[in-house]
Amino acid sequence: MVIAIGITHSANHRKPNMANAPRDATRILRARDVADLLGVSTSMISRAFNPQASISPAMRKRIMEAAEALGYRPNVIASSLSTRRSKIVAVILGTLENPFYAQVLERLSRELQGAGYQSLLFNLAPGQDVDSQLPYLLQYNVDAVIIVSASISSGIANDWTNSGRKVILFNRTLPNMPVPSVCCDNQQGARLAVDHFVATGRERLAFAAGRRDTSTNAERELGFLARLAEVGTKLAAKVDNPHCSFRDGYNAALKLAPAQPDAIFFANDVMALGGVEAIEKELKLRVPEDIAVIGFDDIPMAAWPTYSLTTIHPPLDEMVASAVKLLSVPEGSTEDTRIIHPVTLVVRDSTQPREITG
Amino acid sequence: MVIAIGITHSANHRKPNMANAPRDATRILRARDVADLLGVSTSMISRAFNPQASISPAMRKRIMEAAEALGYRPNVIASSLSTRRSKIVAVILGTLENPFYAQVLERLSRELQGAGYQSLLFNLAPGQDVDSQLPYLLQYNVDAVIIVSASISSGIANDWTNSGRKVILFNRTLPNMPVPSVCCDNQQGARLAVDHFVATGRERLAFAAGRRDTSTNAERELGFLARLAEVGTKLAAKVDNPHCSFRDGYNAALKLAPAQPDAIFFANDVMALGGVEAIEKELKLRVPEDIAVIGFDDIPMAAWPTYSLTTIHPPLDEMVASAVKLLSVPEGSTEDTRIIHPVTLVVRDSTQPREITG
DNA sequence: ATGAAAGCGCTAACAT
DNA sequence: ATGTTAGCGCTTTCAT
Repeated sequence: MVIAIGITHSANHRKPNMANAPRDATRILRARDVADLLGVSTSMISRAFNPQASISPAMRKRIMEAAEALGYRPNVIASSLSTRRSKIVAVILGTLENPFYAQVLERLSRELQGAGYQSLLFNLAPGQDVDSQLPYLLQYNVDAVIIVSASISSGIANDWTNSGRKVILFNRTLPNMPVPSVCCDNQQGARLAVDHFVATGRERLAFAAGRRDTSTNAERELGFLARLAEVGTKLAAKVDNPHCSFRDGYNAALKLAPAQPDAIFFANDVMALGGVEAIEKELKLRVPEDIAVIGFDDIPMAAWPTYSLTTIHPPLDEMVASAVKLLSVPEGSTEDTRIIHPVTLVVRDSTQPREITG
Repeated sequence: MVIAIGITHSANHRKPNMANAPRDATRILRARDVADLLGVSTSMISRAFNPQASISPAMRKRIMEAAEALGYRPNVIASSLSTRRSKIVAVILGTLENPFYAQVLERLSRELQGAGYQSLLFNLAPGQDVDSQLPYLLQYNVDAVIIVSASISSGIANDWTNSGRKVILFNRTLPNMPVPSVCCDNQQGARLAVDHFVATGRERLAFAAGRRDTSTNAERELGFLARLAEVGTKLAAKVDNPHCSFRDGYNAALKLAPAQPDAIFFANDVMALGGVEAIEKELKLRVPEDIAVIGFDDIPMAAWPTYSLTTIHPPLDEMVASAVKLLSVPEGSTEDTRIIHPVTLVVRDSTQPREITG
């Protein structure tokens, strides 16, 4: 229930700018309304809501109770004009088509809300780059920018940090710059995939890569190849893909087929699902009997019985928590703000060992 | 590239509040910076950016060019304090787990950006209701609230409208109140489903309903039953479901099985996919040979070959466009702001006619 | 058409 | 601990 009562301006209140006056008697309360009611100054109202401020507990209690009763809450917009902190975090992301990103956004915005922030969404149209959104962000006094699964140029990263705003990369790193970032251990995930393939009797391992220009994909590829070398196995085949989409995965499987792999590691789950589709429907082969498949992300659908996809599980909740925690790291801090979370292998049917199924 | 140069305050500028002074020489430009540079007043800068304002074309051109060159853009936050219009729209939604909602959010935020708005996300935790978010919204001076696939009490709707803010329901209606809303024609969709089942030789039609308390589901059910009656067919069975999830669909199919339906209409695609899963994996029946299936929403996965789900397609782009258009309907307008978009049937393999497959 | 000045609601330095 | 006051950056009368 909103309480928004009409209050006549007290005598000592300056004549309001009529153009700005609400056209309606029903108004949202201001600090002045509460202050007048209690016979205190507006500063006290402000202090009551600011944990650091020096104010007697009794007064704070009195104010908070009155505020609660009237339904008063400080106007974040006005407050942000003086403090330059808006309690708004810009979240930049591309498409939500990949359920993984949808999950990220959902949990991120929820966690941010828990920490007292709201998320202002900046959706990149296909082909649009993050840098282009910057001028718009600046207009909104956002406290920080969280960039999900997209990259920025280091020049921009610099400009941003200089402008006093925090930039956090989620699921990406900027290799040569100390830009705060939260990732899962992509290399480790790829290594787990190799080891699991080998342990379950696979010999001809292929890799369906994602977008070449993303750090995520580069790391997954690096880990996969490195581990292959360590265990003394050769890469059977590899294909690149422009979009990391279901269709890309589908096509990737078809392109890998001539190399006759008995196991394919896809750079993400959505591609893996497309790959399974192609393997079963178009190549007329069986998963896992003929080709074992591992994905990456552990999206909800990977667990659906139809797919039962073995995949690499990034600890999303912890990653999101890290990202939010990074928001409150003080500016000059020397601690490393490039956080990497370990991943785990989730074994499902798409990698049933040879011995059992064959 | 951000241009944020250090500008020394001109002599006539009052001593700034030191607490608010940037701790860095590199600053974001204010209207004053541009004004001083051009030797005009800040009012003129403001007017240059306001299409309605009276300003000579020459002056506007001069200012806009300078602004462009310097990278100045008006601060939305400061501006919203005077105008009470923030160019921010609150988007309230529950979980993004259902890909349909992810699609809605993506297109909605994109369309809003196109219209000069940004979306401030309010994510409802499970069990949390929209009304509870209101006090938070008020803090942000949002211009409007778009509520996606969730409902509000009519009391709150009233309070909101009275507070001078626009409320728009997306994919829901409030039956007894003229709250602006954008929906697809749920009844028509359900009718199309019945007709298609009948036309393809099905006789025992069942319905897997969604959440009882949503207008969307109520309308789909109403349409389904009404059309069944019109064509003289009886409902074979019906089950309710609490969450509209994949698992709900799975369970629904199992519960409907004893009634031996040869066709099931699911209240949405995600449930339908779960249903297909249960039918094939657990009941060991075939889709569409034994049971035909129709969903609702036309999520991307419905088109994947594994499922190839016949479904009802809501014209999402047009719905989103309608929602954004509603933002600019003037307050006192008498035009009906409850918009309903027609849907279409997308025929895929899950409803292959009996004659062909049987 | 333009400038001066007041004010949006809140915060913080300063004074008591 | 509390009140007073001067801003935050922009918009909008009001006067010219």
